[in-house]
Amino acid sequence: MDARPIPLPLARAAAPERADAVRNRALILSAARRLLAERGVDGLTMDGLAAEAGVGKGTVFRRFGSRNGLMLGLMDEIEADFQARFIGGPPPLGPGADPVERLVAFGRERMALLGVQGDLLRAAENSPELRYASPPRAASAMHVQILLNQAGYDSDPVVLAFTLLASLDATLVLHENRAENLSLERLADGWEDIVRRVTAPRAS
Amino acid sequence: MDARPIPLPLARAAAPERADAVRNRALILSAARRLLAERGVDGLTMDGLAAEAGVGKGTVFRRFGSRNGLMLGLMDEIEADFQARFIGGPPPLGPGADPVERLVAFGRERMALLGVQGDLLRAAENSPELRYASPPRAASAMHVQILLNQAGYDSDPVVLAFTLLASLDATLVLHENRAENLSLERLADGWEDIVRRVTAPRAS
DNA sequence: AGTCTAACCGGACCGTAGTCCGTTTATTCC
DNA sequence: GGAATAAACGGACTACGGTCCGGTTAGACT
Repeated sequence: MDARPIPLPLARAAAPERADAVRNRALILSAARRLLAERGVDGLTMDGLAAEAGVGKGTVFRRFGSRNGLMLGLMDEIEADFQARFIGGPPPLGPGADPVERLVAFGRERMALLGVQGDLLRAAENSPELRYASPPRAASAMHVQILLNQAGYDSDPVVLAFTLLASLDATLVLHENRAENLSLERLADGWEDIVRRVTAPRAS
Repeated sequence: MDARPIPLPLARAAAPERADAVRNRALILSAARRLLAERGVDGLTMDGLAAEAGVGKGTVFRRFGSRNGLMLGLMDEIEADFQARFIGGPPPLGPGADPVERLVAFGRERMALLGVQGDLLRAAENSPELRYASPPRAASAMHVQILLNQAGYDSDPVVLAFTLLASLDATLVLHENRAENLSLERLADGWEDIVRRVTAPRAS
């Protein structure tokens, strides 16, 4: 099988950007963080952002493509940190622990992250198109698939990984938590239960 | 108190509507179906719809609340049919079969439905708010919870039902199917595998 | 039938996401 | 340093979802 290392997203590398482009990206991101802090996710408009950053609206769209793209840009740091933790951090999230324990930890940590950064993560997930196509998501999917394999799950890790990740969607978790009044602890316990059952040796 | 009925789909109950309101609702729905057929989901704009139906834009919004509400209205018939089948139709989807078999059939049938009506169902799911609040979804969640209970699942049926339903989201399934090239059969097999594992008697 | 009232209607209006294209500027090559 | 060029810039413009409110009409009551 393909044991190649995970195709690290984060790929900021390649494309040589002009100095002004780099500067404006930074200006826009910091302006966005400022606006988010003081006006909330819904209070962030692309016009307002352009004004706050002191650039033209076209520049904002050139750099980030869309409002969702911007949100993904804002999440980049958060996701990169999370990714670093499950790829190379300390166990049980990082390598060294039993794969099932790592899966359990993965879900628990994700829930905890959603508890803190949920609104932003949800805002970044809203576009149906970009939702499943983002590099952090691909990395998570790959990670979960690998752990499932290591745990001896022998049916269809690709499909199961999608299902498991779907239960960690920011939109879903926030709905369960806020509208259905399910605590994050309960959701995390549910995750653990599912993971253990699914990876348990077959009875038959 | 404003007791005005927010036009929730399926709410066919109480509220006596004026004859003109009823007529316009029908006009709008049929115009919407016409436009969907000839221009696709994205080609359906609220202005265009109002024009096609021969009513004012305000009327469209008064009747359906939002673009998503309209989509839910369009789906109403489809969902009601599906619901009737899993509540009272022939087994294995309907009552009479083993609960696990019914769960398996539920997922398979849903996948099949998505294969046919996927675009419309996805359009109706797009609003983060309405997404999980719609009556058809609540009915599905309840149904799955009950079946899980009957199958002897003793941990947390509420949470597990959310997870399982999440894997049947139109947006997710269409992505898996189209962007990831996973056939609906494979997804359905994955569903079956997960359901069987999760409801299997505990090993320990 | 006539009157009254609440509900309904319609389209002008608003805010926002996203596009377009003429202008400006960083970078490269002499 | 200066010219050439490709990229970046910016703000006017468009399209769409959603709101608002003055005018209209269905239905009830007499």
